Amino acid sequence: MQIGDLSRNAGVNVETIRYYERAGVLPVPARQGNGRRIYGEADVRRLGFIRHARDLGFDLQSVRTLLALQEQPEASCTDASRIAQAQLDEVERRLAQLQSLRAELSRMVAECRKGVVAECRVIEALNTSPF
Amino acid sequence: MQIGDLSRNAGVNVETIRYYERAGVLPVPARQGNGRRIYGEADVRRLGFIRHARDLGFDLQSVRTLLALQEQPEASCTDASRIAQAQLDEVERRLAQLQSLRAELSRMVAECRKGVVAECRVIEALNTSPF
DNA sequence: GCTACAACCTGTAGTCACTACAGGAGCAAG
DNA sequence: CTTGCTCCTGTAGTGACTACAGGTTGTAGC
Repeated sequence: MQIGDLSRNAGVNVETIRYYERAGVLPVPARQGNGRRIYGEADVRRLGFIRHARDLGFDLQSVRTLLALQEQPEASCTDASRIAQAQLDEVERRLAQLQSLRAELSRMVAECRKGVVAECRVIEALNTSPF
Repeated sequence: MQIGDLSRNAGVNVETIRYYERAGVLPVPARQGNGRRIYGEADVRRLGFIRHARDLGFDLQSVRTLLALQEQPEASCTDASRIAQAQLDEVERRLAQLQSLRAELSRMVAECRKGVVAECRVIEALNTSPF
């Protein structure tokens, strides 16, 4: 499998695959005689793992740790659990923040009478300290 | 007022103030004889406006537009309203996404029995396609 | 006047996770 | 043999900052 096939199979951009190699989350692959990268099924699975973790908001450092853990099936999964819990905490923090943003934004939009800027609640709200 | 005072009054990093000047969201200030920037109360208010908008998730391009609008009190505020509505849509999109992330993460964490990696639901969940 | 030391200046580079491009090589089909 | 696709490396760009290096200026204490 060359990089284009891996890209299609895993649904990940070719440039991103090369980036992941540089970033050390994908192993350096073997090369064909012409210098082209060769991949196997394991790489498709690994990319799936990476994309799923990234979609859940884990950064590449966490992905590296999770991948390393995955390769030690007999190790304790305390680390994996801790990383996931930290991510969950972060997601809940962002959720709370976004909910208050939504409240403020929808108030701003609802109160705008589409008149002139001088009376616009959107602009006025931005001029008001959030504290 | 020099840049350090503005920084303290507005609660914005000195480096960020200079960055905002380069980015064109803060006007180029007058200088003292020694080359230091001079600011006034209007700059404190403008920085407050910028920070509030940034905290609501508006990008600097939107902030530039909102600031330009703010300075034309007799213009129609349709643009301001449209920008705020777009931002509200974006916030709701991100909220929905984060809520499904939270669901998946909390399932992962809840099902982890803190045993070995081979049986870890966190790792297993990441190995499972989200589709 | 001398010596610290803080605050300021400019300009550049680093961050994160990609994305995009330039400029070139290799390969297959028509 | 030409067209067009895929691949290669290396570099630069994105957004919104943040962090430095290396220099000047201002102020306070002695």
